[in-house]
Amino acid sequence: MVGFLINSCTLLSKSKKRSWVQYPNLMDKNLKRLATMQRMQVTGLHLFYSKGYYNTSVDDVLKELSLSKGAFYYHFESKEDFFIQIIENLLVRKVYSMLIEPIEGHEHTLDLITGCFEDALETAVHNELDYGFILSNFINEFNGRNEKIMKHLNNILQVWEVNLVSAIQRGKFNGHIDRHVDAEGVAVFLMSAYMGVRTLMVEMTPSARKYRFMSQLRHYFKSLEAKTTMV
Amino acid sequence: MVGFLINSCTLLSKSKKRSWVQYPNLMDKNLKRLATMQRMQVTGLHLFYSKGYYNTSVDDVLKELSLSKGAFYYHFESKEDFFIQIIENLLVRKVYSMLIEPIEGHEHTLDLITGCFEDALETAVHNELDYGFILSNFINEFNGRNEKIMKHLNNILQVWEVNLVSAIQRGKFNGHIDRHVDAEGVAVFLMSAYMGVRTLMVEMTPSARKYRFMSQLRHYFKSLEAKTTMV
DNA sequence: TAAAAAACCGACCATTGGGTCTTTTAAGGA
DNA sequence: TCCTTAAAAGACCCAATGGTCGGTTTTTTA
Repeated sequence: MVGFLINSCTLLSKSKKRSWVQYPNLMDKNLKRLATMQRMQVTGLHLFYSKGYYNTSVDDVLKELSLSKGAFYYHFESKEDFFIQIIENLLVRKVYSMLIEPIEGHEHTLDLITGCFEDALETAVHNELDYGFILSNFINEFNGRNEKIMKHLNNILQVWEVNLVSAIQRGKFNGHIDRHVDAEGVAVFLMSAYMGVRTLMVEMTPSARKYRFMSQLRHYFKSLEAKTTMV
Repeated sequence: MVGFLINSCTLLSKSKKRSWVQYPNLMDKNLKRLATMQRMQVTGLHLFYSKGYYNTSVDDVLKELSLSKGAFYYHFESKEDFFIQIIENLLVRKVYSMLIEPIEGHEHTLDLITGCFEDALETAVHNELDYGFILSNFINEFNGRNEKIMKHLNNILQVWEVNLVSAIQRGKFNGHIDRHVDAEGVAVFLMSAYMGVRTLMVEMTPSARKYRFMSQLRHYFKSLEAKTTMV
């Protein structure tokens, strides 16, 4: 939370081309402004995720925060603009910290990915109200309906894909993964499997499905390991 | 088309507890009634799939058919009822004929599934306007928003799962699949992968992704085959 | 062929939702 | 203290939507 604000402030001061550091009160003002926007975005993301974008009205968000239309349209141009900012400010980071950053290490790649999926799915299992993989939910909702938003969502997908591919290539380089393995193919397969299982898990017995899924994933990973295993 | 009508007639005559065969005109009546309902449902499914349920109004469906509100609410109780009938009459059959029936044979199970996925994905690739796996789209849209509809959708999922499991067990029995393989696990993994790749394919380069996915699927399947392969 | 039933029409209603606009409040700065 | 301006309030607008209802047309039945 604090991290977000600091980060955003930095961005803003850059775009305004003068540093607020010189003006003591400007900081407070920006902080207040950003805090309000942040609150709206956090609530917005939560509601959009749980009820869907088209099924959530701006008033729904406002009601939750006891704010008015005026406040909303003072800070955001439109509902669409609001959502795009949510994507850029919150969704990107969420996906990054959950699925990308954890596999950036230099240890055994397949173990990293396994651990990453394990954690991500465990979070979903324990989340009382789980509505599936947030990114794929939105992709489903906007596909063919809003080109602009789809672009933003696909950017996230691409970043994920690129990182998976390079992680796998790293594994091949390190000798943990068989050098004949098609990194792009594995990445697509992994993304598919993850997105799919998250949808499957929204239903009953998510933890059983998680267990079965993970065990098959490990099985699949074994078949990707370098044959001449040392260590 | 004809198949649907005949089938529906059978169901109706059962529920009304008297056979229309004795009353020559009753058949025509039911046929007309059912034909109209069928037209509405087919159009409805198409629109709901492409624009989403909540984002498609009843009027949208009616406009397409030049029918009126009166006609609609004469045949269906509500929009929700309409959709449930669409699920039961069209969606169930669609999933069945695409994903279940093709793997019911007695040949090499993994080949059957491979071919089935291959065909299903190929259809998606060639479909100019593809919006993803229809079943998982609806699951995403209704999850946490409409318990009643979710039940119907999950029924379909379950049928799919059961059939996959028994197909795999058949494969184990026939000696094509390693007897240590966890059939339930494989089923969950396959369903996940399929649902996920369909979402991934809604974006650019669906055919490349299909190719990569299928090749990894084959790779995975190889690791499930019985070690003592004869033939 | 006339009555009855089925199928359908379309005006109407209440509510909602995105967005606008004018007005009020509150917090610096001089 | 006065003035400016950011922030927020909330009444209002208008199109869309699910659903109702009284009436009209078409088909079936007797």
